[in-house]
Amino acid sequence: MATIYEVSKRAGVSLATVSRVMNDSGRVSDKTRAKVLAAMDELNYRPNFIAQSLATNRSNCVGVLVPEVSGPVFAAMLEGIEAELREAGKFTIFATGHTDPDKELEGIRFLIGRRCDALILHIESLDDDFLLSQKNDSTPFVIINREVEGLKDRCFTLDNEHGGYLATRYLVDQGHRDIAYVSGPTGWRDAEDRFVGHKRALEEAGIRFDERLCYTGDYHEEGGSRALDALLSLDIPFTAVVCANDEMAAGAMASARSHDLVLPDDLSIVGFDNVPLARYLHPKLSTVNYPVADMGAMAARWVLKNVYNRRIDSVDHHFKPTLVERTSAVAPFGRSADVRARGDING
Amino acid sequence: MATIYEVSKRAGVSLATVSRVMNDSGRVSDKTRAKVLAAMDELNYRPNFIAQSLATNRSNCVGVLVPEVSGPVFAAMLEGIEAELREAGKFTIFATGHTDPDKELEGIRFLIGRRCDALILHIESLDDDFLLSQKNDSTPFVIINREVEGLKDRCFTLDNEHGGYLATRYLVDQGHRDIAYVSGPTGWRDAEDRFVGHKRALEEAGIRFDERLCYTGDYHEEGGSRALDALLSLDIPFTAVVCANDEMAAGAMASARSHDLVLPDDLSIVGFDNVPLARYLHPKLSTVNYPVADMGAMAARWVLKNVYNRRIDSVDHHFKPTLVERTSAVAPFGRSADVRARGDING
DNA sequence: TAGGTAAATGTAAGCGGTTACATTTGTGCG
DNA sequence: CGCACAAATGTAACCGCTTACATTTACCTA
Repeated sequence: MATIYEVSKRAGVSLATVSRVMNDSGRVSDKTRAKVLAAMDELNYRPNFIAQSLATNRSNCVGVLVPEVSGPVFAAMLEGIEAELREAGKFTIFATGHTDPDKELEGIRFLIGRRCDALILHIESLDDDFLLSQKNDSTPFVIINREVEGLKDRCFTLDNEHGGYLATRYLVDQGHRDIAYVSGPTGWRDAEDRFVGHKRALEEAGIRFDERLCYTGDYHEEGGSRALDALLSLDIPFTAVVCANDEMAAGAMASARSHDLVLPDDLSIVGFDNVPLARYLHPKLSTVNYPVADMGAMAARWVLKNVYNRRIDSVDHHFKPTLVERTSAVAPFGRSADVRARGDING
Repeated sequence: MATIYEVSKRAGVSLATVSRVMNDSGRVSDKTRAKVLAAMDELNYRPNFIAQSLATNRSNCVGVLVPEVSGPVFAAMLEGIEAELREAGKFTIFATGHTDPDKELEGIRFLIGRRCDALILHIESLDDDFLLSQKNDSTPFVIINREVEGLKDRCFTLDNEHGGYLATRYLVDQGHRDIAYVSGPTGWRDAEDRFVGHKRALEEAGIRFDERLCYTGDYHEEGGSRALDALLSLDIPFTAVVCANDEMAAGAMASARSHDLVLPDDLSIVGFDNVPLARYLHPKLSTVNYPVADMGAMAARWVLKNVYNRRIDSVDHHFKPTLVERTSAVAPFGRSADVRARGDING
């Protein structure tokens, strides 16, 4: 592959001049520019990114750490990030953390070792203190879905509490009073926030919160199945259940059916995340939308603006979930729904 | 960040010696090695990948082109590739082709421009001639899911014909005779191969192929819905349908239900791909497994072996799909299934 | 026409490594 | 003890590009 040196020889100019026309920096006369461009074309010249990176101390790579790529939400996030960065000529490298502090740490080191210019992190196990300790390190980073005190301008978060509220409020509006809840794992920030929102909606509706109707799941299908098995064995009646993510909702559906419940008439179910799968379930899952691709894209824009000094007008840090109404939740026992249900719950 | 120069100064040796201990190349006395290691440790030295790449003309990156990352099959493939490469200390960069020849070409150029040492391509729009024309270009590449004459040792393929055969054969074995087929888009190799397999299973069972019971879908949910709507409006009876991928099967299920069919009793459905979604459908979708993560990993191993000269024992190029039996297909009208169905259809 | 200034272009020193080759050091043996 | 040879280490060129600074060229004015 041709180098800048060959181009310069062919065009009869110096290396510096070739570099100038490549980067549109400095002044070059139209005549020389044309000569250089012609030479590049004839040689089918492509600049060597590696050499550029070394010379400028910029790798033009941004590293993304996700728990996994094959899950629906992270794949969407990655895609959102890649699209935004690619358009700006930047590269995306990813690593997976598998929700394990050691692997997350290793992933971060891996990306830094790769000389990424910036990092976009969706961390689940490492704690805030770790992030704060990295604040002044050389590689700038942003955080998706966690708000860290002292790092706020680098955090991109979903209002999980509001999402949890929306889900339960939606059921309340339809007339449900006995609402079970399947939460995410204890200690996970988003899981806890969603749960808090659930309780707020209950309280607002004057419904006493019943600890027994809550089950701590694992964010996976099996957790949802086990949850419903456990809840159903309690002999405490409930007409609806909100699951802290869609996968658990899918598991809950399967389990409910194996208990001969007819969905959605015998049991209303609401999920959270709005992953593609939600549309395919039967009945189609009503859920709370998590605009993860947008959040990824926004994090990428922050990097473009703050690390690569691109002109980017605005960067939003806070995202609001919205309710996606499908067919998995209906009024209990055919009772007609509260009129509020027909209003715009997201408003 | 410390450089090799600082390490050499601190250890009181030359640059070359430091490089030698880093790469375990050449001979270094135990005493100096210890000194150098200590210096590296004290300075928390990490070699600069960029500089190494420039010096060795090796980027240690492999580029992956996929149609999209957020779809279930490609996410799994990416994950399989990344895991294998990461373990070998190599980096994965990806680009998306969106099933558009221009974008695929641009993606490939992008990856080559990035100085990837090798490319793993899942191409959908670019043709064989293009690939052949690249054969002798500097960047080696492998191809997933397409067999190109003259490039066979670089191709990793699923036996789609056999998969299509398995799906239909499974239904035939259960006693179905009137089997509809929803294919993938015309002109797509895998779609056509799957279709051929379907016809072979029919022929083998002595069932006359009826063109009218075939619908050309788009590999998306809507295609499956539209397909079933169309097929049902024909007034030609059929007791089962095989869909050329799981998403269309999901769409078909939804549509069947809206026509008041009871699944699986009124209509058996078989999909293809075995994406995670298949397990969540109701009834759970019987489908054909596409071991896409394995194929990705295998392609990565080829690269490790042939490009990075790692010792890798064996590389498989041909993958066999297998039938995954769940609950979406049963004997028609309660008729008992052919005994063959209980044997090992995959054998 | 000389002199001054701005524009255009060139020179060369990095960036942080690798590696061929040269040089120094150490060891065994006559 | 001196020599030969291998082992250990050092020197410096190079990978392909950027960029500060130096130099040349072009043009304008007095």
